[in-house]
Amino acid sequence: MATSTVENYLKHMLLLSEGGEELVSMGALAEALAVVPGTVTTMVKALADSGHVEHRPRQGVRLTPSGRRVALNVLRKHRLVECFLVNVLKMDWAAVDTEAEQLEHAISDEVLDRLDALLGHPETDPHGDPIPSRQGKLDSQVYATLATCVVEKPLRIVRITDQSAEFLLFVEQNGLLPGESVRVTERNLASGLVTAKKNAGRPLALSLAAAGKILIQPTR
Amino acid sequence: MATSTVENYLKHMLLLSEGGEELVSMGALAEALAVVPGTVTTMVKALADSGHVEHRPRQGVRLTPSGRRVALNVLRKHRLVECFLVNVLKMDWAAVDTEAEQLEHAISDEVLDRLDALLGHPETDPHGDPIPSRQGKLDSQVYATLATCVVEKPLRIVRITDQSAEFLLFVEQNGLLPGESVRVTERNLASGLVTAKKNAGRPLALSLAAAGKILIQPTR
DNA sequence: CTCCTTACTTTGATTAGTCAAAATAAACGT
DNA sequence: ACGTTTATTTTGACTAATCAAAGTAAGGAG
Repeated sequence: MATSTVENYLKHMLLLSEGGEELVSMGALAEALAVVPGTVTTMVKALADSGHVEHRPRQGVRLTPSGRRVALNVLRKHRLVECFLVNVLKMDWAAVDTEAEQLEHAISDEVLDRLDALLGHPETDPHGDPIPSRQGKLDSQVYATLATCVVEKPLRIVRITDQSAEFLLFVEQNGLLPGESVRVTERNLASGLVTAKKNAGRPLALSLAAAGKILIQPTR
Repeated sequence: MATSTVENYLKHMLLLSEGGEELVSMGALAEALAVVPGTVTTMVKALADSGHVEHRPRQGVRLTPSGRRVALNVLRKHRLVECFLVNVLKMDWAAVDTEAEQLEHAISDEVLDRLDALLGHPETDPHGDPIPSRQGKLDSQVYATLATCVVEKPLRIVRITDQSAEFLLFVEQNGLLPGESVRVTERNLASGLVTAKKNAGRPLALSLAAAGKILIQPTR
């Protein structure tokens, strides 16, 4: 059995390569895991020995099929637990990421399956993040964001890619939850400001950086 | 925050002293935790330094109020999680102890409270073990067992004190679950055999050791 | 009272995961 | 091509938790 440290390394590698097959840099991994780079080098070499990753010294690291399998299972646990916490226990969606961080390493595959059934096999978690299937399929569709979409076209919010409590709180308080309809009324590259408007609401200004974390789909 | 190893040491000390205030022996603790005695001595000294236990060298160890508080909280998590797994996820009651062993260290007090509410504030887990209250009250009533009760009087089973999957499976297959009514028809100290009978059932023979793990209450 | 058994403690070593800081390699600008 | 910056790797040390095995204390049995 992989320790929860190992599970975390693999999970973050998966998140940092988001579907693509590119190498993940040691620095990015260190940042994500909140450890110093030297620690990552050491761990990655151990992970390479156990066959979970392929290490290209001084270039980066990539999951092997076996590492990817473990990572997807952890991610599935994380996101299904988030669903459970929000939908069943009615917890605040801004708090559940931290909780799921712990629980993802403690729940068995048996419990996972039953949780999945209880929740009705959801496809995304409360933030819109896709849940890997039991067979390890992960929806890797690339969405536009409020920072990149066409102006004045009707949109539906599908996903929030920043799990920090502050950002999620901001999103919630301005009604930008997944499923909501909006349109971008203005985008000014020079000032770095995006203005969005809900159907019958007042305009809301947000930075390009913030807008880029809100994934959308054109409403057809 | 206490590590999950520390939580386990404290939890097992609580279980081994079962309500009473007696010293727990190093050997018993080592046995319960599946580590060698030397390891226990080392850990107990560390636990004493952090104020969770009082260590009497060569005699034993006892929880301080602070250690007891932590232990009760862990036990509450363990037993509420068992309730959840059996009542909500419909898991096999013989399997949930192992699962809860992991989860008890991963769930936050916030999740604990919501789980408690979801389950309707149960007083015992599926094996009949009492659940400590949020304030740290633990029902320490002493019950008779099938090995000690009076013969031919009607009884109700209240609790099974052996959480091993084999024993629980045996109990389940013979309908000796908490809540069921039985009576002891015969007890033979010489052969070490107890014969029990459910209302409308055939007599069932079990050893004194097994009978002693089934706690009962006279039906008034 | 002495010996023996048994439980407990000590000592030295090991593993997983980490950090600080020094060493190295690659990339980059001039 | 040269020196500088930046990312990565190495080295040595540390903490938590563990074991094996040697040492020690306490409580009987005779």
